[in-house]
Amino acid sequence: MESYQPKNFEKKWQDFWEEKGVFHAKNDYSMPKFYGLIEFPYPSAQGLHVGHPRSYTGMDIIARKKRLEGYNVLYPIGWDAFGLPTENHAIKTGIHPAIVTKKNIENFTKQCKSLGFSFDWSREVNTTDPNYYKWTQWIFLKLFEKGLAYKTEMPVNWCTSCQVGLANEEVVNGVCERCGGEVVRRVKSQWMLKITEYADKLIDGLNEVDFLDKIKAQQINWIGRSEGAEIDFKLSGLDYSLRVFTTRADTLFGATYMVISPEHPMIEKFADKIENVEELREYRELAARKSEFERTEVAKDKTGVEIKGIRAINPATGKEIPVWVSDYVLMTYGTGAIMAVPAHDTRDWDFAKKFDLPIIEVVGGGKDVQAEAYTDVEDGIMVNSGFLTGMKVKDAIEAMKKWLEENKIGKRKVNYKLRDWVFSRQRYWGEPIPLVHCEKCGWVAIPESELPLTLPDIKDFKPTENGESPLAKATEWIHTTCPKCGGPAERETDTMPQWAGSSWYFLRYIDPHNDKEFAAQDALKYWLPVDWYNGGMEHTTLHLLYSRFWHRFLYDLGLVPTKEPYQKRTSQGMILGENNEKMSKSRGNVVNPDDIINQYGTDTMRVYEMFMGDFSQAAPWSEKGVNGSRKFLERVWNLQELLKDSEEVSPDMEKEVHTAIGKVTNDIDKMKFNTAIAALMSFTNAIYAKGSLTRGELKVLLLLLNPFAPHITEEIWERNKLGGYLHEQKWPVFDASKLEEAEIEVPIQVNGKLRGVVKVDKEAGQEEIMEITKKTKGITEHLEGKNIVKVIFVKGKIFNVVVK
RNA sequence: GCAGAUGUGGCGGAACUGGCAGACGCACAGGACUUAAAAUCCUGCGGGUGUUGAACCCGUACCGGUUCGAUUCCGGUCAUCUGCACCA
Repeated sequence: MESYQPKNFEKKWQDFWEEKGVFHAKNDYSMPKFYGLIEFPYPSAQGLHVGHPRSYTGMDIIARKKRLEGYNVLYPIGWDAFGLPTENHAIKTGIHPAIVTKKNIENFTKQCKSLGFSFDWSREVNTTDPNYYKWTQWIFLKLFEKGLAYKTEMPVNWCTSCQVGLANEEVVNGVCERCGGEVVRRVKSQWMLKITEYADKLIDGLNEVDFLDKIKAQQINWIGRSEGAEIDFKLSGLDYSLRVFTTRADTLFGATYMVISPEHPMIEKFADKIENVEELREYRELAARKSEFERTEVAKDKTGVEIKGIRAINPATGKEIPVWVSDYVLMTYGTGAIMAVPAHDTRDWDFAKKFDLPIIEVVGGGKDVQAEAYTDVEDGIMVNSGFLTGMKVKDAIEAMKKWLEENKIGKRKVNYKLRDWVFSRQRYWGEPIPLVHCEKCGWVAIPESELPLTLPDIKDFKPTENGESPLAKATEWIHTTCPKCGGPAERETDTMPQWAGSSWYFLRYIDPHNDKEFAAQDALKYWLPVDWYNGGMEHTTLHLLYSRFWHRFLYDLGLVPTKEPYQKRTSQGMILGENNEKMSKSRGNVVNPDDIINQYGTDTMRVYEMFMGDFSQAAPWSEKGVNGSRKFLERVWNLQELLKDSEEVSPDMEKEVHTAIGKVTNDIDKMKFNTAIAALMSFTNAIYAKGSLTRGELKVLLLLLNPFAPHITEEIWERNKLGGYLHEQKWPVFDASKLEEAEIEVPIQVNGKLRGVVKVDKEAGQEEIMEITKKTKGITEHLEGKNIVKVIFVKGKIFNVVVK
């Protein structure tokens, strides 16, 4: 028999599956369905790295198993193809992003096909295809129509040397990633989406779905709902109040000063009243150079400037308190102003110590607040707090909120960490925003009949000098007429962020060629929700939240049948380099999947990535380990030499067969791929130990191994004429009764220490086992001369004798 | 600083819901086969004491607790990784 040569048949099977359309989802809505989803990749110039196949193989295994179990499976693939790297490449080389994108997609397609994934290629989508982004624009117009899209001034990162706006990712240590130039924050008018309006719905929706707990926690923490109060502080002698948000209204009597953000509009409003306004402006300039992260890093030394000439009044004490400006207060969270209670907040305490501000204790019983902040106050009793004095903290919070409302000084307020979604980019390679601006009518949606609004073909992809999108140079494209009044109007030149196309792609897979709707209702009803979505942990906040938001919005419009898009969400761990560090070009530890496939074959690549460790945990690459997986497949291949001419499973192999079926079936459902493969290895070892196998036994092994190593299993199936094609078979059925044995081994402990193992009838009771135990050498010695106090017997688990 | 995760042999990792710690694989060592090597097959492989195929002790980051029994549960400490928005 010839040796295992994957090159001779892997391509053959890939072509066969594709020609026959074996993995196409069927339009038979009477079948049970399974919709498995992986995050569609950004087709980069580097091609796939070994991390992609980890996720795709994992879901591929589940999809292949589900098909064998009789499900109608939708396992689609597409391209999230808008994005920065392609655009930056275009700026550098002048090559149109569409050309580069097409080339990259061709490469990714070739790579994915060579990995033998059972994708339904007939449903491929591409976010940069006008037939796709027509519907991205259409959904945006719905959001606009419902008042969920609005324009506001937002800061953007601006590289002073490249003269372009930068993504956060492109700002490294406060300088431009590419040129090292200084980055400042500039204010620009931007389109926003009101995701905050959906904050509560996005939290509540998590109750209906089966996400890993850590993923739910991340979503909830990101939304960051907190219940507190807004309180107005009057400015002394002025008809103006500074509004703050606080979760600790009970500490109001201890508020000895206020801090506002350097960008707070109050500064310019009262510029003529503020004695040191120039100093404040300088401070604001300085703050604009820092990233938000730098500004809010707790470890750093606090900076700040007192506002001279304006003081606020603490509404509880009636006393005048100073107002400071500091960059650790952000304009983007709460109201951009805080009341500072240094006795009970670490940051306020640090600030007060540095600038010598008074610290007044309002919750007693803790530490000396002059020495450090007392923050762990849950059980504290109020002191120095007027009408709250003597109350428990919990009651004081309620009492204060009531008092604030009665005196019209403040009100209860729910606040979210979540901010609205900045939805415009001053970029070319994104979906054009389908709005026009008319002098008379303001912002007006273009009619649906004009969708898709396609990107104009331009030659120069650089932004304009003042930071406008490159589209601002496409003058013919910009000038149009107002759909409302027919007068002259200009198109929006900003484009959408990459997040847009990926916020609904799973809906398009359901009905990808529909040119009347984004997807037909009956198809949506059948396929939704996505049954299982696997992807990287890095997308479990933003992408997951954004797409859940869009989906929920479409649900509210009656356009999708489920509140939540994904029933189940899991995450795979990262693949690290051989040196246990993150794979990156600069570290020189990148492994190219093409090389592995060339050298070892696709099945080896797949089996190794699933065997290398726990699927959800990070694991380092090991070339030696790859070779181990290859050796396993060779052993499977060579089993053909032991094949006997019997269709049955021989009686002495039934236990091994059903152990494997049970373990593999179970483990795949839990993504415990590494232990499933271990079970298959043990099964193979058992066959070798026996020295022969029947066709019936081989069939089970091949079926169980097929999801992991689809090519070798199809090939062996065909060579040995086991009947039709493997992919047409049924998943083997587990029979627990085959595992039962007449005699079982019971571990015997004395005082919790293992002293031996005895073989007994499986129905043996406590007394019977005790008898045997007393006679067993190695155990009985530990019982001699001692009193048996108690015996713990858990059937099938343990027999523990407690002696004194 | 906060949040989340992780910590088990030389290495990757296993252990159901508190019940035989180290499955499966890698590496390594010895043996078989070979003129030789590779490949393959067989055996061994946490540490220690030891009468060396007996027996015992220690051992799942560290300290302590609960329990007949803890890798698993509880309290505390340390280390590493990832993310971040000082969230008032």
